Amino acid sequence: MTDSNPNASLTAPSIHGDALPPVEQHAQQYATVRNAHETELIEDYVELIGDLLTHRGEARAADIANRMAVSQATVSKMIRRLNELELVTSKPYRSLFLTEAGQKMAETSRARHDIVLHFLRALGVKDATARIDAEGMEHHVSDETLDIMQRFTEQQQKS
Amino acid sequence: MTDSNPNASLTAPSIHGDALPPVEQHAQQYATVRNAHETELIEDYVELIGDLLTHRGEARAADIANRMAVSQATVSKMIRRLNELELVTSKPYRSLFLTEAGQKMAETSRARHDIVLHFLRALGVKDATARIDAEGMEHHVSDETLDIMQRFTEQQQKS
DNA sequence: CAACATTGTTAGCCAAGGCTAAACTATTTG
DNA sequence: CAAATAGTTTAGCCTTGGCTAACAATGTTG
Ligand SMILES: [Mn+2]
Ligand SMILES: [Mn+2]
Ligand SMILES: [Mn+2]
Ligand SMILES: [Mn+2]
Repeated sequence: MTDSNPNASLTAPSIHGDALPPVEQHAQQYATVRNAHETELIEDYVELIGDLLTHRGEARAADIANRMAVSQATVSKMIRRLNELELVTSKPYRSLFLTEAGQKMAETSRARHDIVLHFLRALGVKDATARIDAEGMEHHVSDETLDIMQRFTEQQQKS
Repeated sequence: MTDSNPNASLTAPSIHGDALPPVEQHAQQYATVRNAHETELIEDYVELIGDLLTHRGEARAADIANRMAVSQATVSKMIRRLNELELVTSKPYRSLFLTEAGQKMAETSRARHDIVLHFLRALGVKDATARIDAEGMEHHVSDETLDIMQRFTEQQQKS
């Protein structure tokens, strides 16, 4: 280990900005992000399929491809994966449907997404920007922060 | 195109929550996220190397591996890439250094990271949670939102 | 200074998430 | 109902970002 004094950051005063966090904590930050990246795309697909079913009555691969701006081949491959994960059911050339697990994930993701989006709007971010930011941020917001965002939004609406 | 009426969301009233955004806008959301994912790891590496240089005087591959909780082989491969991108200079078995471009990226990333972190703390999020959330969120926050976050934090500090 | 410990590199593997091209199925329409 | 159009799948390719195992270089210490 090169980093011979892992807690130097806690003791060494410095002319620079914030000190480095302890190694273990720092590692946890990156590990959590890597973890989020593993599930993020899946959540977006499931959430979108749920939205299409709710608002359109069916979820076709072509819609997903259009809405994600991705090729149909990419969607087709992903659907196979969602199938293996038992999040969706699909018959060839037919609309997709969500399994129980898929519906649960869709609801959770949608709720989280909405809290982040409404929070950003409450903060004063323009709608188009808020939507773009929320699409990425949603996967990196802890439950603790989510709670605070929700309370902030409610507070804002009362005034 | 299956989605025969792409703007239905603007007109169709619904018992459900928020309607689907128009296809083009929706596609833009996902595309922006995919874009952020391409640069995010690189930014984290460059930012960390800058921090190690600032706070430790040198940036060794082993430190990076420890702080990112990743194998040394992974770091070694990434350094080759950073080299090709002319963000760092490196001699085998010696500390890394940032090029001009690398320093610029490190500063920008660090500033952005700090704004998000300080904003989360100002919101009332616990430090450890704020650090984890900021590590992921920072890559998905627009300049517009960043400005608003910064002003919010300053406001908070005055009271 | 030889041995050992630490650090860095390389080779080879894998999964995820993109792409294009080609083939196949379903639907619409002349 | 045949042909054209739209939608779906498959095959094969690529890059990114992980990993382990083996080896090489450097640094430390008895
Ligand atoms: Mn989402
Ligand atoms: Mn998303
Ligand atoms: Mn960062
Ligand atoms: Mn980060």
